[in-house]
Amino acid sequence: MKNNRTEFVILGMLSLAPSGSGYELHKAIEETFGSFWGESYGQIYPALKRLAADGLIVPSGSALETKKRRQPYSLTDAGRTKLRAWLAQPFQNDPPRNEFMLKLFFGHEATPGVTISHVRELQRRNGLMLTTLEGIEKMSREQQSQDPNRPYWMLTLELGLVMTKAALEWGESALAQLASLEAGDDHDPQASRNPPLTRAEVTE
Amino acid sequence: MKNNRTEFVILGMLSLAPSGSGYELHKAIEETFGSFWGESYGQIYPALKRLAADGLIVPSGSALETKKRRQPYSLTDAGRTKLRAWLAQPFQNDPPRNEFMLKLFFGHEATPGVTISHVRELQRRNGLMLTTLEGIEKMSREQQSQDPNRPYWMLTLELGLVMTKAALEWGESALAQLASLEAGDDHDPQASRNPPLTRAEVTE
DNA sequence: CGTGGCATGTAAACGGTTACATGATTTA
DNA sequence: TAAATCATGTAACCGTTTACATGCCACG
Repeated sequence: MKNNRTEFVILGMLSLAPSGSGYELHKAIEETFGSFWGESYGQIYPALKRLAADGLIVPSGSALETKKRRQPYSLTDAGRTKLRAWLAQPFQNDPPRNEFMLKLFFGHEATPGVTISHVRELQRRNGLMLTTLEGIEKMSREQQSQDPNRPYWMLTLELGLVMTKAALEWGESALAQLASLEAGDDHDPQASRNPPLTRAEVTE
Repeated sequence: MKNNRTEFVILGMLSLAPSGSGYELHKAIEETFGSFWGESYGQIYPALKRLAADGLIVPSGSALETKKRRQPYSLTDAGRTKLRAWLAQPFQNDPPRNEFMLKLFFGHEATPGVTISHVRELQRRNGLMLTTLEGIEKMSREQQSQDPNRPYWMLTLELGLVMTKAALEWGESALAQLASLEAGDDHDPQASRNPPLTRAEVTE
């Protein structure tokens, strides 16, 4: 295993539950992580095979689950050790890719209306996200569980919440600014002719 | 061209400047977009060839630039049209990948100290980010330019600022919570044995 | 009995990074 | 003239998504 994060996500998930099949893992990842991590079946199933081959997980069939044609796996001690070693490593910043911000940045090349509709769509998506996260938060609070993972789970949730709220607030203000842009508009994109990307040459 | 965003980023960059070479584009993307988009040479140079082959950009050599062995390209009308069409399309959510949040979520499997050091590192990186963004903001304010792209540029910058600030505030609170966690700690990760991922079976 | 969802899996294609090769220009 | 940096490019590799294939099971 080189640096395959899919495998670590699986190890992590199996550290929280006695066992899980590919299908269950996919669903659990989607439901609990959806907002900050995703895995496809094309990643999960091969990863399970590799992990089993390396002895980091073992197939663990209960009568009930084999009847449903699931192949559940459980974490081994070796797997848990591997997971902990990975957790202790510095986290890596994933390559930034935010297409919304890209289109926002190039907004002048379109009409203000285009940008406005992008921001509205962002608000819509973030609104849904907020509802989801608040729903989870409410449920967690009501449960009053003594789950030892809970503090970490809550911290993660809280980060998601503050980021979503910040984005939503920004969106409100952005829509206001864009409205006034659209109103007092002498829009002529073609007329824009700006300085070059680098200006080192002009001083030579 | 199918859905190659590298090509659209190049078109976008060239819509803001009279011309640019691969090297300049890479640098400009890094400097102006770094926080939300990145492109490697391995993407840029082939993309330039394709764009030129499709007539969306044209090689445009100034004496000065050819002397520096640069091959600058300029946007054609066809390229600008293509760019605008892309901008008008709904933006896509890129697959979420936040390794920090992943390690935070699985924090219980490590010691509180591990998570604390991750959060500290996050604070450090976001602190740098904030400094950078505030520097750009200050510069932009001082320039008082009438650049028609400015409002969009400022909106983008503002979004980056509010997100970074929100994350930094969360980090403060998280460090406090983690400190008390570490203090009153009966830490025994191995002891955690939680309910299964799905519980549908138990009700059967 | 047929349809829709559950479940596992694979092959191909894609987007992207990394490492490497090459050479020219600038600076010490 | 040596070292650093500018600049362009390519090949290999990796992680990931997508589309597809397959078959079981539950339910109407």
